[in-house]
Amino acid sequence: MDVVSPELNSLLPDEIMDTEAIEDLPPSQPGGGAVQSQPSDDTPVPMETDTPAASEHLSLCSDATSAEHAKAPPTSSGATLSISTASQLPISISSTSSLLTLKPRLTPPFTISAANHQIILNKVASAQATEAAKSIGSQPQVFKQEGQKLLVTTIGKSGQPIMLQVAGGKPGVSQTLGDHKSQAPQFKVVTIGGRSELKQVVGSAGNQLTTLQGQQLKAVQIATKTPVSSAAPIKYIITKTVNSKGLSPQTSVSPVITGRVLTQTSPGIPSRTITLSETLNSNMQSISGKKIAISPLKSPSKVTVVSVASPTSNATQKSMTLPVNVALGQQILTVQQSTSGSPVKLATGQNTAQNIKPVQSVTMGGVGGSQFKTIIPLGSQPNVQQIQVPGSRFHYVRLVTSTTASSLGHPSGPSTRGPLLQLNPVKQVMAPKPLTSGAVVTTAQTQQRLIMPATPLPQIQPNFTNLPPGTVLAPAPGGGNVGYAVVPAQYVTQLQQTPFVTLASSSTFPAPAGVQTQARLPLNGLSPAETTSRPRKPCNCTKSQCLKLYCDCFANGEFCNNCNCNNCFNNLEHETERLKAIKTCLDRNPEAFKPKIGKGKQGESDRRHSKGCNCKRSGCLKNYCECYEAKIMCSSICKCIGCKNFEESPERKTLMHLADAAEVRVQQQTAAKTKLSSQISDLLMRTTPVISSGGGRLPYTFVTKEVLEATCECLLEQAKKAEQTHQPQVEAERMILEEFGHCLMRIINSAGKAKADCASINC
DNA sequence: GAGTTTGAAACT
DNA sequence: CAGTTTCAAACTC
Repeated sequence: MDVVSPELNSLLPDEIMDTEAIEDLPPSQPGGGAVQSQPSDDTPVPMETDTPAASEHLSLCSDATSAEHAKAPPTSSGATLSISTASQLPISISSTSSLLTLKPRLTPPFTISAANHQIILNKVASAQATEAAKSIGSQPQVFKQEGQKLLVTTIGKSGQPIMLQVAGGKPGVSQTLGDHKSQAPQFKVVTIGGRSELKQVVGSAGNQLTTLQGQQLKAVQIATKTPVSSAAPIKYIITKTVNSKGLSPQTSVSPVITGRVLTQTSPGIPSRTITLSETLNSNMQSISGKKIAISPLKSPSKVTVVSVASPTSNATQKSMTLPVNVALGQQILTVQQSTSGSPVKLATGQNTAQNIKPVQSVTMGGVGGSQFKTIIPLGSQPNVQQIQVPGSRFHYVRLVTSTTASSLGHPSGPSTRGPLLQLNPVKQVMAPKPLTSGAVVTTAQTQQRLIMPATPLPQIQPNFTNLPPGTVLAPAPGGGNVGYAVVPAQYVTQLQQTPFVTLASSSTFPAPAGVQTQARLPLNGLSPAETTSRPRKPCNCTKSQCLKLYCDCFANGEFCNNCNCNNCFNNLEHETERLKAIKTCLDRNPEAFKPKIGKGKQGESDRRHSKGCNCKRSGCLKNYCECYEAKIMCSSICKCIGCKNFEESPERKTLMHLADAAEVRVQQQTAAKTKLSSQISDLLMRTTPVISSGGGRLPYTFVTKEVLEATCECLLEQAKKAEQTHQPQVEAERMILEEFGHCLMRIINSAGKAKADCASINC
């Protein structure tokens, strides 16, 4: 079973699934005191469906003798890395955006296999790793995570690192993370969104193991293009980095694994492996003697940790220990799924897990470092999983009522949606938490699953980006109560202002200062900044119930808010009708909710109407025309009659000139009035003492040089206005005199007010 | 603010 | 696909 099916990656919007970053990985840099993997060749980076040609093994041991391990027989063309350490600390893998760092704190044998951009944590399958562990005087510690896959996903913009910390059980207890032949535990770190910044490859050049001794920190970056040959049951699949800022390998916190979206390694596919020796961390709360800590330290990004069971593995209770040192602004969703319905337990690092509302959020993205707090309550629909995608104004939510793990273990059943990324019934939601805080993990012991469709959704749209807000799919046949709900980000903000949200937010997790900045897709060709800076007009629908595309709110994928509509159904209270309407619209036009203004063909304007207008009487020079309204010219696909909205159109030029002139006039008048007001106020402030002392100045006393200048500017502006509008001289004079009168009135009123204020003060 | 015009959306 | 109707925004007075 794939940890994350290829369909899942393909399904995710481009904004959050940047697969190019893999290929952007430069060749590794040899030397440098850090472990380096074999520089990748020009071979395209294999994706999930690709098959590497060779394998690369990296072993991280805790002893200098691990150099022998480093000399372990590498695969035909694989590079083997070894990082050893003598400390008995949890396995910590850290990385900046450009550096995958394996902190040498691992004593038990531990294998990380990285294949196809995957770092696979394996039990030490090789004797070298065991020997290396013995050489440091510690018993081999092996994780045993059969039947589980850990998926760590951070979705966001570039530069946000993933902090992954793997802690073993009690010291002296061997744990097996997996086996090359058992398709058991798989850990996948997926960073969605942004570009991978894995550029520097630190590892042993020439397919050699490198032992790092005496170093507090080891840096390893897997060459993504190096062929390998090993199927790794346990995989740390590292995807592109979300954010590289603020993360230093020298930090005392857990190291980080950063990478990019990696593809599932098929059985038999060569893979690079890293063998780690690790010591179990007794400080970690464990279940079944297995602990996994994932710590996105100092990363503004949000990390989703998903443990997905392998269908072929035995079902065992697993535990995940999440570190409490989650940086502010981070959000972690940890979901673990076991096979065959075996329960999964999650434990917080301080045994203070709290049950929270059955809400779960997956945050994708971190635009500009801004963080989203997307824990939202959906009172009417408690089983809501929220995903906020950067660049999209929608929150994709799928509602899942958990039945049995076995049913979820067969996502390819009758459902037409195909494989799903499924989360186990036990959810763990972590809100942003300061590093110094205590327990931060809140566990919702509800039978809920976050399911992300791994395949296109033929019922609605083949792509998330096409999903309209509020989309809910009918439950898959035999799949239980499964559905989708896509909630506009705007509405999430509204929800976050509700008492319910306050309750959820006031739990263990302090809400970030800035709750949320909505990321939106370009709306009608406008940049998000443009769309956000300009408040949406309230609709006035009366007959459409705001459930047809006549309604701009509905068409833009937003709930009506502060509108003037009547009988509005475009809200959560009428979610059923709304979803039905959405489906109807999509049935009629699959791209109904896509922006109408998009990029045109090459050579044409950057922005053009996707369908073109059909104007007949407006000449495409009024806002009736969608092209003109969007401030773009009509294109060849328009079917308008008598179009005057083209580049050389004199009417258009005149119109644009007039519009510009009017805008300039407005700006000038506004500036002049503002200046006059400020000057008057300033004068009043300066003359107040005189008034207070003198006991009464006449208003003309306030006509100072500054006031005169400002008044003259206003009069000149009025004269210009009269001239531009071709007013006759008499009318122009009248306008100027009127303006002069206004100025005088302002002066007099201000003076009188100042005098009155002064008198009141004196009293 | 009421009425008219306009063109997209919806419908047939 | 074309013609018609419905609808809400844009526009005019």
